[in-house]
Amino acid sequence: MVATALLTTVAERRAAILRAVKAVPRGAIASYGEIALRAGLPGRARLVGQVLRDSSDRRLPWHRVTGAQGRIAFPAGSQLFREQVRRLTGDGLQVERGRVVRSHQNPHDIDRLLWASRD
DNA sequence: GCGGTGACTGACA
DNA sequence: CTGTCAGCCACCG
Repeated sequence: MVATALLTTVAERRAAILRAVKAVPRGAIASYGEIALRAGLPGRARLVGQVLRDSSDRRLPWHRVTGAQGRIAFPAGSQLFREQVRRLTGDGLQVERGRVVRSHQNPHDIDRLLWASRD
């Protein structure tokens, strides 16, 4: 039996990651590391980035995935950077200096940074 | 097998 | 705030 108890194959890991990304609701964001954690792959943040880069799924809300501090991972001004900002804005989020900021009402939540759904 | 390269991250200086 | 570094893992030459 090739299968093992945990996520072993590339396909399984990828599926788990994509699943986690799709689970992020509109108006919320999650860091690469958070997604990895949700996918059952703690510490595999870079893997998340790779999967997203390789994925061509238009349905994927990849724009809701940011750096651990709410930072957009692309070079400021780049095509993808602007694309992500546009989408996040469309989700009702506020982006300043390449970083997602909370609504003016709860400025303190910035410390938490991640508003990914939990449960 | 080895070393470089990231859509990463937390710790430090 | 910026920059460096050590972990991290899949992929590529």
